[in-house]
Parts: sequence; structure tokens; C-alpha cells
Amino acid sequence: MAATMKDIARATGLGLATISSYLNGGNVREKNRILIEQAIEELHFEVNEVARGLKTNRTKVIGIVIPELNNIFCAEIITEVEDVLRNHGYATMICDCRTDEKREAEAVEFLYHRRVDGLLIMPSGKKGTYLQKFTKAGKPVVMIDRKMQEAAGDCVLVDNEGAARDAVKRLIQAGHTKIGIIAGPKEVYTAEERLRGYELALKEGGIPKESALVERGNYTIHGGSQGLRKLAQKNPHMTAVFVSNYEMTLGAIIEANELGIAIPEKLSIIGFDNIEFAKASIPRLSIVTQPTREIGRKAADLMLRRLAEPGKEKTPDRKSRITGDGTPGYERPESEAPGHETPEYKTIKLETSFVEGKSVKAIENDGQ
Amino acid sequence: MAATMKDIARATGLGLATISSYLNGGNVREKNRILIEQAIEELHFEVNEVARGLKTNRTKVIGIVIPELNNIFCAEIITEVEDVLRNHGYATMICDCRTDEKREAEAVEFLYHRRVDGLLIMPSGKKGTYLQKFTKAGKPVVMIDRKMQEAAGDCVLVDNEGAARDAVKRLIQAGHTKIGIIAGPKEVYTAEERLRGYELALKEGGIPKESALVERGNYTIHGGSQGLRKLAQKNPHMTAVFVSNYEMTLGAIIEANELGIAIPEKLSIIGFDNIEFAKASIPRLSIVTQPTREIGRKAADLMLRRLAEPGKEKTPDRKSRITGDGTPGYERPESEAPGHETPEYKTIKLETSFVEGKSVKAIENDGQ
DNA sequence: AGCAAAAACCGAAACGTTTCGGATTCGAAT
DNA sequence: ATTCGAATCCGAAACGTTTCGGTTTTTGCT
Repeated sequence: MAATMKDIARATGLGLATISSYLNGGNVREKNRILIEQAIEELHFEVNEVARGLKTNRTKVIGIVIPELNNIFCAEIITEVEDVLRNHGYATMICDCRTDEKREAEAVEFLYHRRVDGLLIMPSGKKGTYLQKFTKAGKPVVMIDRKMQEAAGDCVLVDNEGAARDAVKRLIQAGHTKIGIIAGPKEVYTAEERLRGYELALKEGGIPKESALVERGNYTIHGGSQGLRKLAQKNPHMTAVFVSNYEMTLGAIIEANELGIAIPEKLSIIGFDNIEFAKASIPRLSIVTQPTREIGRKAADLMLRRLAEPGKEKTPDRKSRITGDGTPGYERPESEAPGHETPEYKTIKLETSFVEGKSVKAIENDGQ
Repeated sequence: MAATMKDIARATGLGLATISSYLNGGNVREKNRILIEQAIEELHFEVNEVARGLKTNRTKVIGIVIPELNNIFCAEIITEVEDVLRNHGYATMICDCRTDEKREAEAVEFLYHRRVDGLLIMPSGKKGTYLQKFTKAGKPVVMIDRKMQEAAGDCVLVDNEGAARDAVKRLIQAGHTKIGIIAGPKEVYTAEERLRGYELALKEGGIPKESALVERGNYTIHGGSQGLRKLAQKNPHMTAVFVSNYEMTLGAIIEANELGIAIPEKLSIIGFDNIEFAKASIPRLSIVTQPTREIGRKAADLMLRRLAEPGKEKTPDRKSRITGDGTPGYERPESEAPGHETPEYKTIKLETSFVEGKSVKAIENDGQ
């Protein structure tokens, strides 16, 4: 049904190679160009990306593996990534692995089979041995938000420890000393970083840490409610809480309301993520926000850069024995930094920002 | 680098066709099976889906077009869809068109180029003329949540009108007569349905409608806040509001708090979507919830069903002149209803449910 | 053991591109 | 008009599968 290059060649009386050349931006005599364009128009020709992918060994598809599509932080990043990549002609295959390490490995495998050109992953598991396939095949891997052990690849991270530390410091500066934290799951890299930031701030503030003030949640609304409830039960004198992701922040606030704990009069709260909610919340929430769009953009950019690099996968058609190279650079050069010798893996670290709200109340430093 | 079927054939001494047969579940003599499996193991062979796609003209990829990945309702549905499809060996290519009709058309085009086997779309535009390409090519199209004019394809919908009507009826039964609505954008199909449901309920309740009680928002938190503010300004006597999507519900609640309007004492609210939030909210929110998982599953199932249908795209290799068919049914039959003659397009309508909360207060019917 | 039917196997062509090396044509300078 | 280098053009092979039609082997029966 659909027209092929062969049809165009026949219709124009030109050779197959010429059509191909035209389609790939090569030069073609003016009159032939017109001829070709006409034929394409008439026959409704559209190049078959699958065939092209087979021949070139580049599918123009990027695989994406995330822990939970249904999570604002992820969704925001992916939205940006998808936008950037598609603008560069890349499609994205998204796999949601539901924060399950096994499913994650399966997803990676699945995408590898589909011969995606690169992998963008927001890891759930800690060690990324299953990424080796990609790196071994010379396909770029970019990790988002979390780093995996034993995994070679670029990273786009956020300074979680610093962000958490700053947040808790603010509480300390406001006079709080009984500060709780609702931390994330042990397995989650960023959760641990945030916890470390919390501990660091306490230490620097000269406040002894109490295990009763540390509660863990599973990054869901429910986890947040439970966390706050337990904290409140165990620590009647607690005056502030730092919550380490959005869903749990929501849960914590709700639970505080439920328990009749007034914010910020009785309890100061600093949350995480989702600036929109924070701005609109009552009382206006103080939060740490992550630059999701920038994370997404940086990750996509990094991926594109890697893809544009010459790449080591020399698969010259068997007969050609010539060493010379001269890959013409498929991607428009744009702002390619020249003389850029395949650098070692890169780690980009982005800063969070702090949005001041009314959910933190200064307290005078009387004996607690 | 990667091994091909040819390598396996060579290693086992078998023919190419036999390997192919084995890989596609065909029968092979026991000893050969072992031989093949051994070779596959040793050479780390994995079938190249791209080549397979070229040959079979089926990529095992489904295109998905949605208005906003970054929106809980969409994200929940897509999560489910992706899960189901991947479990059946299908990959998904997701395109976020940001509720922009032009981008939507581009996305459809983009996916068509990639030769996806089918299209799952949650339409932004009203008329889906650009879907014709798919249907013309015999590729199934399934619309989710919204129906497009001039678009042939299956549909999975929700009874929005009924849901809205029921919700508003509850307010009326509780004695409310000054009931506002924060409706969605005119362009959005479901938004209009919900508005109709609201109007219907009023009519049935014998309450005259007032244009001052109808406010529109753009389905964002901000839109919700603004909507509520305007409603409150214009209608000092308003006692209840129905909000027609999650983001706006959130905004409305926040704004109500901001304005010091107590819920439900001064204002009863019925919201939409996101049961989790509703359950945890203070006061516990009454909402209409959509069965997102079921929507997703039904849509994916429908797609799979269509894909399994014989399909009219007969593309026999040129030489074969035989009329006989005998496509062996690639997909495992599973629970194929037999004698199922390519039915006309199907529309599945799902029911919403109502979650009772404390945000609706009965008011005694004194003269208003 | 002999036979036919059924099952398993096989080689080659095809899917729609890109790319290689060489052939052809063009344009300008003589 | 010739000539020569550069610009264009071309056919054929290749990418890794599936599938067609036909051949060989196995199986079950007598």
C-alpha cells in the first residue's frame, strides 16, 4: 500500500541511491529535487523508519525506565525529556517498573531487545549490573536523580543532602530543636541522602540526634500520614518536621490537620517538591523544590550529546577494509563543542531551591 | 557484534528457517531444540525486533497520545495501559501533546512514521481527521475518555454527564439550592459533559440556573482557585460547589481556606478524581472518582483484541497468487471469542463512583 | 518390512532502507 | 571545442528477519 523509495525512483526515473541521498539531506540537482518532491507528494511517500533502523542500526528511539509514572516528580521530568527528545526526532519508549528492582531489570532487557539507541533511567535498584549490556554495546546510559553502583554512565543529580541540610538548618535557626523527619525508604538513594542532610544539619547545630525523631515512609500519601502520626505520638515536644517527598508531605499535612495539630502554631513543617501545591497550600508551605524541568532537559541534552559522539561501534560493511572514517555527523552540529574528546562519564549536579512559606514559625528559645 | 539467526544456524548446522520456526514457537525435533538452545545461550543471541518488524510489518509498538503526562488522571491510566501492553509484548511510545491540537496532530504523524501497530489517544482536539491515516492503513485506533468527531475507532468512555448529575443531585438532596460549578475548558469534551450533567441535575431539581454560578477553569490548581474566588465574590449566598477535575478541586479547597470559608460549614464541596487525596483530605472530601485503572485496562484490552483480529491488510509476497489465507494466528488464542465477525466500532462506557466524605453538609430548607 | 501421511527441515527471496565504489554529467577554464 | 576536477548519480549488496514451496525424515499402520 504505502509507497517506497523504489516507487519514487521509478516515478522520477532516478536511481535508488539518489532518492536516499535526497532524503538524507544530500545534494541533488535542482530539477531532480523538484521531480522527487513531486513524486513524494503524489505517492504520499513516507520513509519507513523501521527499515532505516535495521540498516543503520540506529532506531532513533530512547528507552526510559522510571519507578513510577504516576508520581509528579517523575512525570514532570519525563514530560520535559520527551519534549526535548522528540524535538530532535527521537521517540521514547517508557517503562514503568513500579519501584521494583526485578521489573526494572526486565524493562531494561525489554528495551535492549527493541534496540533503543540509548537508555535514560531513574533507578530503583541499587546496583545496575544489568546496564552493562548497554554500555558494552556502546549505547549511552544516563541516570536521572539517582546513581547506581557498578553502573557506567552519565548522571544528572540534585544535591539532596545539601537541600535537606539547608531546610533543617532553617528550622534550627528559627529556634527549633526537636525536629523530626519523615524519611524515605532505605533502598532509595535520594532518600538516604536527604536523611544524611538532616543529620548533618543537626550535628552542625549541635543538636543530639534522637532515633525517635526519625520515621520512615514509603513515599506515598499514606506513608506520610502514618509517619507524622508516629512522630507525634512518640515526641510530644516535637515542634518541627521535615518531610522528604511530595506525596508524604501531603499526607503529613493532612494527618496534622486530622490530629488537630495546628500548622505552624504547634508544628512547623518543611516539605518537598511540587511548588505549585506549596504556593497554594494553607498555610503556605515552606518547601524544597527540585528543578524538574532542568533535570529533564539536562538529561535529555546529555543523551543527545552522547548520541552525537562518533561512537565506537564501527560496523563497516564487511568488504570495506579502509580505516578512514569520515562519518558526516547525522545530527545538525548545533553548538557542538569541538575538540571534545569522548570525556569520561559526566555527573551533573543541580541545585534545589527553597520556597519560603508560612509553615515555619520562629519559636523563642525557652527551656523545652 | 551481536549474534544473528544466521550464526545460530551455522553453529547448529540447521537451516535458517528451522531456527526461525523454533523462535516462533514452531515444532522442532527434541535434539535440535537442545542444540538450538545451547547455541543461543552460548552466542548470547537475541532476536532483532527491528528486522522482525520490517519483515512482518508489525512493530509490536503502540503509540499513545495524551494531553498531559503530568496530570494524575492521565498518568494513572497510562500506567495501567503500559503495564497491560508490555505484558503482552507490546512496547509503548508516548507522546505528550500538552493539550495542543497542533502538537497532537504532529504526534499522530510522528507515530505513524514509526509504524506503530496501533494508536491509543486521549484526544485534545475535537475532530480527528488526522486519525484517518491509521484507520485507512487498517491499524486500530482506540480513543480514551474523549470521543472525536469524524474519527473512526473504538472508545472507552466514562459517563461524565451521569456522574456530574448524580453529584449535584446529592447537593440538592442535602438542601442546597445555590450551587456553583467550576467547569473545565469549552474545548474539552468531558468538561462539557460534566457541565451538562450539572445543568440537568438543576433542571430535574427544579432549580433555575444562573450564569453567575458557572465559572470555567483551565483544569489547573490555579484555575480552581480563581474559579472559586470568582464564584464566591459573585454569589455571597452560594452554599455548595461542584468542581470538575482534580487539580481544580485542590485549588478550590485551598482558595476556600484562604478566604476563610469553612468547609463544609459555610460551603459544601464535591470534587473530582483522586480518591487517595479525597480520603486523606480534611475535611474528608466527597468526590466523584473515575475508574482510571479500569479505563486503562479496558482500553489496552480493546487494543489487543483489535490487533489480534485477522485484519484486512493482506500483503502477500508478490509472487504468491494464491487466494487462500490461513494466517496461523500469531497471538496465542487465549480466550478469543470465536465466530466474532469484525464488529463495528465499539464504545465501552464505564461508571464512575461516588466517595462519600464530610465536605457536604445538609442544610435545613428555610427561606433562602 | 513397506507404505503413506505427517512432521520437520531447507534454501532463497523478500521487507525498505543505506552505502560502497565506480560511472556519468556538469561547469568553468583553457 | 577540449579538458579536468567536482558534483551527481547509479546498481548492487547488505542489514536480520519471515515465509513460500518443496524436499527429506519420521511416524504409525499393516
